[in-house]
Amino acid sequence: MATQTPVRAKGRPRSCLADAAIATAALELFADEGFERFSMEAVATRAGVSKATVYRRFCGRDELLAHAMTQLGADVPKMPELGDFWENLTQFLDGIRESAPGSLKSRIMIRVLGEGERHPQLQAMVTELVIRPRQARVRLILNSGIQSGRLRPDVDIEATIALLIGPMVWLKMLRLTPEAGAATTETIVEVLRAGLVPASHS
Amino acid sequence: MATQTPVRAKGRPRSCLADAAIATAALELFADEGFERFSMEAVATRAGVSKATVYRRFCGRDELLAHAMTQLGADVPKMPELGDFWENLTQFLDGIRESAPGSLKSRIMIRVLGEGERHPQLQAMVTELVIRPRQARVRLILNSGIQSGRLRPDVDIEATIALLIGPMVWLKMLRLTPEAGAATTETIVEVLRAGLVPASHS
DNA sequence: TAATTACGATACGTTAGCGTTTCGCATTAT
DNA sequence: ATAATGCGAAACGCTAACGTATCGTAATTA
Repeated sequence: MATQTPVRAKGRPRSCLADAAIATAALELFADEGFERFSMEAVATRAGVSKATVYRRFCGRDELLAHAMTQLGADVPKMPELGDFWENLTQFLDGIRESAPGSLKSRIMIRVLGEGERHPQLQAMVTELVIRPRQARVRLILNSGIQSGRLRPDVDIEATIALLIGPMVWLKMLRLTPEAGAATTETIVEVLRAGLVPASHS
Repeated sequence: MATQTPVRAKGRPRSCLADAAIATAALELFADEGFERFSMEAVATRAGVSKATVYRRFCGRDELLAHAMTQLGADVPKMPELGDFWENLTQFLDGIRESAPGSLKSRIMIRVLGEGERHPQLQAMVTELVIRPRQARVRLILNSGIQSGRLRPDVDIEATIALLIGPMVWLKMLRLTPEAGAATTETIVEVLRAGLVPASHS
């Protein structure tokens, strides 16, 4: 190997600012406008670069979209591991519920779900990058809860995962009517923890 | 009043077959193709009628779409009222989870949610017609459960609603990976009923 | 029968977005 | 300096869909 950068192109190097601008513009555009309005031209305009700059990097919209989606998997909510089991669970779920109800990732997820039947490989990619890691993380947390005796060992894991993630997704969608999504993550975990049957029946 | 039909047009009456064909075509098209591809022309083609026939009934795509959405609220899952409280609840939730995971209403709901920020009045309409009636129905069921003593009277109603509806929506979305949505409605209700804490801690 | 309206088919001009290409200038290696 | 590549700007032709209008035929009332 002759140089530190094995293959160093001769001409003017590509602007890494343009790289970043295109990547973020692609994600935001898809979240804001949806699959249909996602086009090379729209991405270029939003990124503040020329169309030629985009086409030099990606052959077409599918390639660009796929590249943008790979940036979604980065930040899986981390596992706290210290503190009470229930606190950890609540904290993790809050991480899924995430910032504003209309966060970038949330909006992208909804778009993908809507377009899923028409573009199964896009859906598969997002499933693999976003949904699966979070499912696995919940599974880990639940298993640790069982081992530490905080959780019923005979509980149905898959059903519990649905009971934990489902409401988060649902409440995220209920940005519709603000007062309807008033239920906090804490109260949800608390209800699920104690169950629905009266204490006298236990 | 002169006649039984107060205003009887003179010429050829409008075909009620065309009415129905347009209405169903509009719903299916929106579910299949999404908001962007929803157009007067596409609806006419799918309905098997000419564009003129559609334009004679609706001024534009917004009017047509709004009319189509009003047909969604019709069949709220009925309240069984006979049988065990938990059986009723399970049955009702199965009704929400609904037939095939890709039912017409499900797909429309996802589309609306995705396009919600861009078209808030469409979202508001569907919220009013589909979501709210089901929320209210769950509320009724839960209150009846409290009155009959099957349900903890101090339970947080809003959190419980999220815990019931959320997983149904979530599992509906998990048509992605068939094995992942294996959790049945029964097991979900069972877990929620008994709670997550070990019996020894209750 | 005459008048009136609905229907299917089709054609029209307009608009918007697409992917592509070209141009002059900027930036880098040799 | 020279060659090579990236960049923004702009123009290209193409396609698809839009809303509208026209036509002959069908159905209904007066």
